[in-house]
Amino acid sequence: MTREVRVRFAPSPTGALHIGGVRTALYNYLLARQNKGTMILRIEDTDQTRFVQGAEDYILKSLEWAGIKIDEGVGVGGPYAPYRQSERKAIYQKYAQQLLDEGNAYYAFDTEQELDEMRERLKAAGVDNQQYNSITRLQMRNSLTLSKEEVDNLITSGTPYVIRLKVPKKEEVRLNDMIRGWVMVYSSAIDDKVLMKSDGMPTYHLANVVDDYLMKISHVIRGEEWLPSAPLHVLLYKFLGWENEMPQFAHLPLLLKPDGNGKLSKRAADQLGFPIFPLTWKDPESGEVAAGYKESGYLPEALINFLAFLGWNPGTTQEIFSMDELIQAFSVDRISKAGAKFDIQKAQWFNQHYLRSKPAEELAEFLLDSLKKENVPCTLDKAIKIVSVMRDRVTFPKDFWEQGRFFFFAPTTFDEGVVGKKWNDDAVKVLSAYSQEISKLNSFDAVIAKSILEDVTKALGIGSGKIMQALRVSVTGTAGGPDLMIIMEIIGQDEVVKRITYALQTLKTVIS
RNA sequence: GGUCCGUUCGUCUAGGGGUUAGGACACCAGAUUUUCAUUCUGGUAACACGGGUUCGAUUCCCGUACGGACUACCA
Repeated sequence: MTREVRVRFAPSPTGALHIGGVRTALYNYLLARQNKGTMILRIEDTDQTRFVQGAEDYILKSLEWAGIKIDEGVGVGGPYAPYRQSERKAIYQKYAQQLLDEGNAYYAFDTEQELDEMRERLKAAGVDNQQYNSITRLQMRNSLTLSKEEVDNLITSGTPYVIRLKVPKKEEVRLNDMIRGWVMVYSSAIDDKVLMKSDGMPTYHLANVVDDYLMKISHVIRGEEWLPSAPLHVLLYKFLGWENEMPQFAHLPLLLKPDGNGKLSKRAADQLGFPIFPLTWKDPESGEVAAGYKESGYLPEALINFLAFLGWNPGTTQEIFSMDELIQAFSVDRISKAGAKFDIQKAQWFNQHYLRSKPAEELAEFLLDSLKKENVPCTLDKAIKIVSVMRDRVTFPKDFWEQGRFFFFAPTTFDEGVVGKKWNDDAVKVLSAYSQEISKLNSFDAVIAKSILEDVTKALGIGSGKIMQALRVSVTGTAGGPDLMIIMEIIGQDEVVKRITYALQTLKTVIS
């Protein structure tokens, strides 16, 4: 039986979407598109205490920026609406009731304090696992130990209660993960998880299983952190009678910190100076602002390509993939098992690649954007010229401006290394003569600039190579950059003369 | 502690019973470039360990070590 591919990305609106979440969404999306299936966005907001204003909108915007399109779900609607779990309360209650009726779940009235005491007691007795399970539940206050009357009384009197899953004592629970193969766990290792909280909301486990079933999800692709609870979910499918409709599971390897070990965290990213969120995020509580990939100058296609390769590869030597190519090439079998350390240098390499391959007109817009912020006027024509000569030396859009300031402003300081080494009598002689010659010209461009320089150096008997660096530093203030003659052409005749003259005056004192 | 998952260059990874263990990023060197960058060429660098199975294991099996995830009325 081949069933229609329906996958979901199901984040919680508890803050900004983590970069690992973007990769999870991406893999889901790739599988959906490849199989002409459906990509669903479901918001798992069953924990009302952790709800963060604006988080849902942030998730939507992030996915949109990344080029991950949602076919169905929050923001677009669909046949299985609502797609926000907080709006599906009654549905979960119905299935919880079914589990209760069939003896697979029970009411529990234990207070937090009683739970703590139980764990303390077990710990003191040397029990390894202090969990609420087939053994300990017999000592707790629940519908298994209390009489029917007591239970009814407690409920009607408004005593808070939860509904717990009645996990069988000893049973093998198996699951065939698409990435890891068969995983087997004894039910004795699973505790009687809370299914419905005392506020009437379901926990992740119940809501997830119910929704995946009702929304006809075919593949559950999610992070490895869910692997330990997957057997519990299998148990739920079984108890609910949905074993045959159970989706296929694929638990993705985790994204790890670049240095040391452990899950990639915001803290680690902050320390190493790279973003962890797709877009800039301002925490509504603390007001703290965290940088995003977009605002840091990463192109979405570069981020996507980079992320796709963190835990997956096509098995060929091709590394550059557009979204469409990824859709073609993707396969769950080629997802690796081990966690992947996050290497921002590789991300930068992708960014550089994608940036460079854009047409000059598009790159010019980046420059113009920066200039607008600085209130520096510039024509589109000039911007195109500048980005054309700069394109091979930039990694981020902002580099055009940051490394190309001299196209707009005369240098106020001069690279000390160059001045120390190359600013000498010969250089001064050539530059004085050269600026004079240029000032006499009627027309000026790179070719003319070059031939005049050749004439001047020849006349003075000084090799042009010896003074090039001095000329460069006088015009740009820097030691490196694109072809100097073209820079001078863009800057223009008058400005070049002015800059050389200024450098000559300012740096006079260097030669003693 | 318990349960589960994992382990090939510094990093992402390919590979698979006999290979010069391949590629990419990073790094280093050379060439090109008036400079920096680009580009090109080359280089350093890996099968965690111990036992099996086998003529032969990095590859299969079992242990060990190490790492990670989970262990809430969070997801």
